[in-house]
Amino acid sequence: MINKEEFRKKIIISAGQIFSHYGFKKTTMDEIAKALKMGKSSIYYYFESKEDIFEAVVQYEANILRNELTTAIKTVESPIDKMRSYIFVRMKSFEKLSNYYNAIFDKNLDHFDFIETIREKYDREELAILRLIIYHGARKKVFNVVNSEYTAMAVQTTLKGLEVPLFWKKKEVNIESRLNAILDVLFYGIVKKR
Amino acid sequence: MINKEEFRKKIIISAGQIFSHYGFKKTTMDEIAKALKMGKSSIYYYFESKEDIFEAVVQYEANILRNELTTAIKTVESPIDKMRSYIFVRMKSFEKLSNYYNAIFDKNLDHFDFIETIREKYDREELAILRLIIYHGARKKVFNVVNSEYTAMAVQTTLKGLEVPLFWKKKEVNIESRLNAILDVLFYGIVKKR
DNA sequence: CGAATTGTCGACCAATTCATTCGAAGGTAC
DNA sequence: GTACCTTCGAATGAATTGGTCGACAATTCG
Repeated sequence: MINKEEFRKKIIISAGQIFSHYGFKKTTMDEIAKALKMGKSSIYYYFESKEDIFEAVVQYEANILRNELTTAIKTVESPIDKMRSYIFVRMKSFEKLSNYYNAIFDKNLDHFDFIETIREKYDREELAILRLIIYHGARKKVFNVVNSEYTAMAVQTTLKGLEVPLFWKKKEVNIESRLNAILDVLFYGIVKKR
Repeated sequence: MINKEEFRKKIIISAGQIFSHYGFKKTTMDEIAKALKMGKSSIYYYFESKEDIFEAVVQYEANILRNELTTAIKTVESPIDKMRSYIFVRMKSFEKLSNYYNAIFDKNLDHFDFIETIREKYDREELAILRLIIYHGARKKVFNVVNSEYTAMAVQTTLKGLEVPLFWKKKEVNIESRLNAILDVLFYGIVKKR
């Protein structure tokens, strides 16, 4: 391979697919290696450990999510659409990521504090985005809020609260329709009556 | 529990969901037990072994598939629709079952000869159904076949051949559209020109 | 050329995991 | 009380698996 970084990326993408399906614990180094048509030991030339790969994967996916989110709110106009679009993309992405959580919520929380770091940073960014959307919505008299900062925090709290019931038992109804219903409720409470 | 058989069924359904997601090997007895809110050892009161559960699950799913298939061809009229409907349901169901295969194609073929038994029986049934659909299609001058027996075998062979490429790397395009394209090709070769 | 560097791999190891066993015990019917 | 059904925690022995190490090709460099 010409470029080492490039191959690391290959590993990240490949491992990411396996992680997202089986979770951290159930994914074996052998599988990751096999998927890349390599010997297991060769992986250790590029990464220090399984956790190391996992961290890189989460980091990588977090970046992708960030991009998807910013484009999601850019491609629509109205505040309602922005909000709906943002939440939709966010929740859909979390569906994919839920298997990571699956592995994390298990026992091994000790070693995965890097997740917390990412999460905190991401939370701050999310709050800023929400605040902006809500602020513009209020300006345009579409949202009925007094303090966009507090409302943004409220919405974020709701979103985080939604993650658990939405993904912990994703059987019966599909996420999309449930999410839509929830969004309607949210907007009924937040959109200016007329 | 009042009825032991009833609880066995509960286990089968619950375990089936886990098997279909993680495959045989990656599914642990603990998970199956936890999903049923039981101690791991309690499962052994109802089943002899993990393989035993797996066998029951496959048997159970095979029955469901059989029912879905027969209703699929009953609910439409024209031979083309019957054929399309049959193949669709068949392939969609195999998508769910592909994770079982995933586990089976690994190494442990030795112990799973009961799969072969089911498969053989199922193959015979399938051939009969296909033969019937094709025969009626030929009668109605919709299909252009001389010997429905041989054509049925040809279609079945095609279907079996399709299983591998269709599920071994199910990334990019979704199954449905690919399957539709393949079906169109199949019908172009089989439907009477006019 | 020869030597240093890069990349790959098989064999091995220690720790863990997991299927399975077993005996105890809670519950219920009689 | 006893006999049965059901559940479970603890123990175990075998298998799995993350990670290491030295050997080895292949490539680069002088």
